[in-house]
Formats: sequence, structure tokens, C-alpha cells
Amino acid sequence: MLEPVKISKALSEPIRYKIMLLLVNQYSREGPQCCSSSTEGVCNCEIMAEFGMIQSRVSYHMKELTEAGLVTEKPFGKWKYYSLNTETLKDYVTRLGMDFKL
Amino acid sequence: MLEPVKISKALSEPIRYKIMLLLVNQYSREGPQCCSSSTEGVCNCEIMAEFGMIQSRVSYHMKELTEAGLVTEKPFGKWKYYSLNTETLKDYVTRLGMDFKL
DNA sequence: TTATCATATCAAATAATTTTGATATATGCA
DNA sequence: TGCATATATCAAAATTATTTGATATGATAA
Repeated sequence: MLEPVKISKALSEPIRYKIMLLLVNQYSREGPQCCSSSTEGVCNCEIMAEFGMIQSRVSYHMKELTEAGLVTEKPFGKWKYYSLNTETLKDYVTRLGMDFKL
Repeated sequence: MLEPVKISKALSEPIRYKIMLLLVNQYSREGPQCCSSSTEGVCNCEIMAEFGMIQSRVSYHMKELTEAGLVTEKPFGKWKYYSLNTETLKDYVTRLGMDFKL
């Protein structure tokens, strides 16, 4: 069941919106990274590096995004890869269109 | 210039989302109202009546919605009529589609 | 003008969210 | 097993958002 208010809230935090943009564009950064590059998504520590955030802060925001259904998690060994759930975004957009007769 | 984070925040508050729904469906309620019924929109005091909110609270939320560009205000005498700005919503939806490649 | 009504604004109180540092859990490897 | 690494969780602090009651502004009408 789609909750447009919850999805709006997830998108309403600037750093979370930036993380979403990072996920859609895939991570590409030079130098050593904690997890091996993957086409499966972007890992926690890559997000830390990209935005200079500490680990618990990244973890918190990824949980918010995941619980809103905007991001899916894929554990791989000790890492976790995140990717966009575009279906939720599509449903959200559709719902706004219906609710507000766009 | 469209600010998707700001629009998301405006939509992320439950009572604001309900007010938006009220605006799109137009107000229709029995009994005495403070302002005369209008096709131009819904007035502050009608929103107070609909949700049992005090005046300053309604005023605060209408300001949030207006500043996000989601609602337009139309002063009429001592009243003010609010209506949805569907253009902003359409632009928001378009922007999400582009940002996240939907 | 004065009284009344609708809305706006303000400061203080309350509530919700976010950030941080510490610690816990879980996996992989020597 | 024991150690290192990646992520999760927790409690406290910091920040931001919302609510409230009081007062201000601005328009109407007597």
C-alpha cells in the first residue's frame, strides 16, 4: 500500500535526495573504496566517501529511504548494495496525478 | 526555479496533504460558513471548520503550501481564497521523472 | 470613526527529526 | 579461534518543525 506522505517525507531531506541522485547515476569515484565496485548498486561506505558523512548517519538515511520503499538493499558478504526502486517512484507519481487530477 | 526538496517537504505533512485534497475536491459543507461560497477556491475559515483547526495553525500551513508554490492565494475583501497550483505539481512530477529516469 | 471579522505574525512551548559517538552484530580472513 | 571490516542500533544532544495563545494588520460595515 503506497503512502504518498511517507514517500514525500523521505524525499524532503536534502541529503536523502542527493543520495537518490547518486543511486540513479551510479557511483564512480577514484581511489580506494571499501567495497568492490558493483553494478548491483552503491554501498554504504561509498556514500560516506561521496558526501563526507559518518557511518551511522548514512545508515540512518538509508533506512529511511528503504522503509519508504524508495531503495532496495542487497546484502553481499559484509557489504550491502543499495539501488533505486523506481517502481515506488512511478507509483508515487501516478498517485499524485490521481489525487490532484493532473 | 523548481525546488523538488521543498515541494516534497510541503507534501510530507499529513494535514497539509489533506488540505491539498480538500482544495482539489472543493469545499462543500453544510451550515454557516465565515466566507461566502466561491468557485475561486476555499477560504481559511472553511479549512478551520473542516479539520477542527485553530486559525493560526491553518495560516501557518497555508503559508508553507503557498511558499512551496503548491497553492495560490486570491484575496477577496477580508477573505482569502486558496486553490491548487497544479502547474507546480506537474512540474514536480516531471522533475522526478527526469531526475530518477522513470 | 468605531466595531467586527478574517487573516497574519510573533514568541514560547512542544514535538519530531537528525546528528553524533559509543557499542553491538555479522561477515570474512589469517 | 581471533582480528579486522562493514553495517546496525542505541541513547543523548542538537536542530528543525509544529502548535498554541496573544497580539497586529487590514478590510468591511454600521
